[in-house]
Amino acid sequence: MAVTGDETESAATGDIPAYQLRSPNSSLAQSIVLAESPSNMQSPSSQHAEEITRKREVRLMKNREAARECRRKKKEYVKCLENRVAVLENQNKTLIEELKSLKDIYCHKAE
DNA sequence: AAAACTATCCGTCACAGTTA
DNA sequence: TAACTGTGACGGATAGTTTT
Repeated sequence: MAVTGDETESAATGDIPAYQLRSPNSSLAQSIVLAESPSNMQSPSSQHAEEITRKREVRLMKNREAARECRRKKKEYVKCLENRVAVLENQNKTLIEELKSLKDIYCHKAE
């Protein structure tokens, strides 16, 4: 398993952008509730936290879409390769047949 | 019928590569 | 060089299939 470095450790060292950090309660519903609460009567620090949460949600949403698109493209690519394999197999079969009949013709001439 | 196995899909994370 | 994007890897959920 190559992936899965310790997130908490990296976070402590500041390697990860703030919006990628896991919030204590990272469920989507909770985040949306947070994002929708009025911001004008909040302390600067909670506004900042809210901004981080919002950025994280945006990032997750974009990445979700990106992953879908990436998988769609990959499937298409595999389908193309499979089609190409089928075409080449047919060509190969045809060429083998052609070679066989040319050999036949050549053998009969040689007699 | 239920448990065990397999295949497929999805969301997320981490990271390399790209862009402004 | 910070922000963004594309993608491999992982783990959970669900559905379908096989085994007991």
